[in-house]
Amino acid sequence: MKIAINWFRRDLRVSDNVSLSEATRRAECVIPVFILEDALRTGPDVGAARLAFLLRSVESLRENLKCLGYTLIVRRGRSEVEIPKLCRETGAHAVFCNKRYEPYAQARDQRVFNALNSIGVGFESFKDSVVWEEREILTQAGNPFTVFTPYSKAWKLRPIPEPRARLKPAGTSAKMIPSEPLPTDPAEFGHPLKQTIPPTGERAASLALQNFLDGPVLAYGEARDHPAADGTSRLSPHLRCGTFGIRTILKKLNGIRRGVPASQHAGIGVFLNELIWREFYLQVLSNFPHVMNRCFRPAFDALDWPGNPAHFQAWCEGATGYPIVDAAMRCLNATGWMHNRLRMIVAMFLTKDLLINWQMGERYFMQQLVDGDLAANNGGWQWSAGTGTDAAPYFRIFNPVSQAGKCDENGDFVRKWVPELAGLPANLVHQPWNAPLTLRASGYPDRIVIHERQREKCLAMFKQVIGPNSTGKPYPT
DNA sequence: TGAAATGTTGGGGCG
DNA sequence: ACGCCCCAACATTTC
Repeated sequence: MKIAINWFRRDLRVSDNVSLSEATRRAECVIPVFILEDALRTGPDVGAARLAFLLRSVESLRENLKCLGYTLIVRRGRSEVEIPKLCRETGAHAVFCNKRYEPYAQARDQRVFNALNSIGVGFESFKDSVVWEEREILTQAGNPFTVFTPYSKAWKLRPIPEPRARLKPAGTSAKMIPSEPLPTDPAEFGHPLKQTIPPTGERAASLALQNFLDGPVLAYGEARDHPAADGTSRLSPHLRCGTFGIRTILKKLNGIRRGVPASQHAGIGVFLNELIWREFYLQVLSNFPHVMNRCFRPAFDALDWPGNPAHFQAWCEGATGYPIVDAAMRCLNATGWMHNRLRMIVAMFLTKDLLINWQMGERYFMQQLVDGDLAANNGGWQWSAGTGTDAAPYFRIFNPVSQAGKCDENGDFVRKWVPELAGLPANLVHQPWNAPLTLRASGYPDRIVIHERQREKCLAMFKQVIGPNSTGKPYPT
C-alpha cells in the first residue's frame, strides 16, 4: 500500500489545495500532518492574535478532515526531525506539501528534504498559495520586477488556473499513530490573547469571501480608504493561513465581474490589484531575500535614525497626540487589525515624523497583527519608509492631519478609538491642539512632535544619505 | 497610494 | 475707462 504524508503549513483547508489533491491522486492512503514548530511560538515576531488565529484554523482543519475520514496528526518540534520520524512510524514513502517562499521556510524545507532523502523518502512541494511564483513573471531582460505596475500588467495578461477539487472522503484508513494535543490558546506559549480575533476556519473564510463579494467589492475602490465605514475585505488573515485557495477567490471574482456591467468593474479591479500586491511582495522577498534584514536599496542602510525609545513607546500605545495615529494604533492593539490606509499613515509617522527605523515598526506590526505576513508587511514598511521596491519617494511625507481629513472626514473613526476626543467637532477632532481650551480633552496627550518641524528634519536626513547632487531622481542606482 | 512652496492667471474692488 | 492691488484658484516645481 502506498502511503503519503500531506504536510500542512499555510494551506489549512481541504478544498482547492494542490498538494492535498496530488497526494490523494498518487497515494492510496494519505496521512495529514501539522507540525507545531518552535518558531511558531518563539521569536521576536510572534504575536498572540496571529498565533491564536493559526491554532484555531488548524483545529477547524482537523474537524473538516475528520468529517472526511482523515485524522490530523499533530507533533511538536523541529520539522526535519518530526517529519522523518512520522514516515518511519507510518511507513510513508513520500511527503507532499505546498511551497513556501520565505527564505527561512525554504531553508527549513531544504533541511527536511535532506533528512528524508537520507532515509529514502520522497519530498515534493507544489505551487499553491500564489498564482505565479518568483521566477514565473520576469521582465523582458529576464529579471524579477521591482516596480508594481509593469508587474501587475504582466500578471493580468496570463490565464487564471482553475481551483482544485475538494478533498474526497478517505478510502483506506491509516494506521493509528499517536497525535499530540493541539492547543488553541496561545497563552500556553506565553502569549496571552488580549485581542478579539475574527472567526477562523474554511467555513468562516468562505462566508467572509461571500459577504465581501456580495456587495462591498463593487465599492471597494472608494470605501476601502474610509476606516469608519469598513469597506475592506477582511480576508487577509485567511490568505495568510490558507483557509481558502487563491484560485477559488479569483474564480469567484471573475464570476462577479461577468455578472455586473463594466461601469461597476472599478472596485473589482482595485481588489484584484491588492491580491497582485500580495504576490508582488512574495516574489520580491523570494528574489531579494536581503530585504528581510536590510533596505532593498543598499544606499538607505546608511540612514541613521535618530528617534528615541519614548517616542516609539508612545507610538505603540497610541499616545502620540496625533488623533488619527493614536486611533489606528489603539485599534491595532485591541483587534490585531488595521486598515491599509491607516497602516500607511502610522508607518509614515513612525519613520518620517518620529524618525525611527522602519524595522522597529515592522516588528511591532508582526507582534500585533492577526494577518501579519513577512513579505507583505516588509514590503509595506519599506514602501512607507521610502527604502523599498517601487517605494514612495523619501520626500513623499504624509501630513497626518490632512490625511485624516480625507479618510475620516467627520472624525467617527477617531472618536471610536480615542473617546477622550469624542466631544470635538469634525474640524477639530484631527487637530485638537487648535481647539479652544474649553473643548480640550482631559487625558489626551499633547503632540510629542510637531509634524512641520519633523518633516524638515526627515528631508535633511535623507538628503545626507542620497547626496547633495541628487535633484531629479530620488534614488541612487 | 503627497504636501508645501512657488508661479500664474483672471475676476472684482477700488480710487 | 483705466490701472492697481488683492487674492482665490489653479498650475508647476520642489522636496
